[in-house]
Amino acid sequence: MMSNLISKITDSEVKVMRILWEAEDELPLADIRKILKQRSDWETSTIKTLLRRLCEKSVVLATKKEVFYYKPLVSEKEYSEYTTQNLIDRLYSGSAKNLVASLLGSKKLNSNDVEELRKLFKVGDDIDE
Amino acid sequence: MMSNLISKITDSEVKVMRILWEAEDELPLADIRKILKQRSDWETSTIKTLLRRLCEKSVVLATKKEVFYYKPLVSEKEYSEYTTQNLIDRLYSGSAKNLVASLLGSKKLNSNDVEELRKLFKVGDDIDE
DNA sequence: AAGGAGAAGTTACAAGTGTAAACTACATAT
DNA sequence: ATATGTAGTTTACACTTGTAACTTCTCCTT
Repeated sequence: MMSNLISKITDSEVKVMRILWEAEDELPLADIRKILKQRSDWETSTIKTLLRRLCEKSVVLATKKEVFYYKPLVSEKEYSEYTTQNLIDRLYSGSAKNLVASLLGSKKLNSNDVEELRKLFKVGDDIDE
Repeated sequence: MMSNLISKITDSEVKVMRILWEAEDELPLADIRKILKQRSDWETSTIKTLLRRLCEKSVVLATKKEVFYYKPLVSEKEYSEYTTQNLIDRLYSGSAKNLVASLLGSKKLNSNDVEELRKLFKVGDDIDE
């Protein structure tokens, strides 16, 4: 669910989403601006344009109080999982296993990783069986 | 190496790259056109535009013979690995282990996958140590 | 010779994206 | 009452991407 919307979040827009994801609660423009000023050199108008587009795409909700408050309608987890599945479909024939095998092949997982994951695998197995 | 170039290959362009990746040798437009006609409803001019852009980005080389022959300068493996690393950097704090852990969490790896990967892990370990 | 087909090169054009200014309205400080 | 700052709204503008037509040249066919 939400899939079609998620896919349309652009790179610049993701930077704004990160702020919203990090916050426990909805944020007013002023706060977003303050945080973003440290991570980018965007003008305020740019930030407002991005928020507007995110609202148009229905991935952020703006609620009017004394001032508008912005809240994500798509969680970081949903976004990450959707994007990852998308990569798996496009580059690994839809198989997560293929992806992991490739990570092993290209040494992006080292012995320590493997050891830790092995434990996780065990837990996964327990639940599955 | 090539990183900056790879990142700029667009979705439509990738479809053309796939043809070139599948071929063992460089291909003339006619062949590319023939294969692509079965997978898309692109006009010939569209295919030519995409090939031109790929050449401009230096990810494809066109060699003049009786007619131009096209050859990829970036392999599918390079492309997949670059794109995957990019995802890992953007969504998993640069840690492939995080990505795999997330796949486990979202049940995108099942018991069978785990079993097969466990064997691969073993091989990886043997090489590493 | 005339006409058609495909190759190469040039131009087009709408939608999306990154980035931002301009304008309007209101509140707060002087 | 006036100037300044900030929120909200509208408009801009270049670049990229998806998709394709138009033009020119050459070769092959009738």
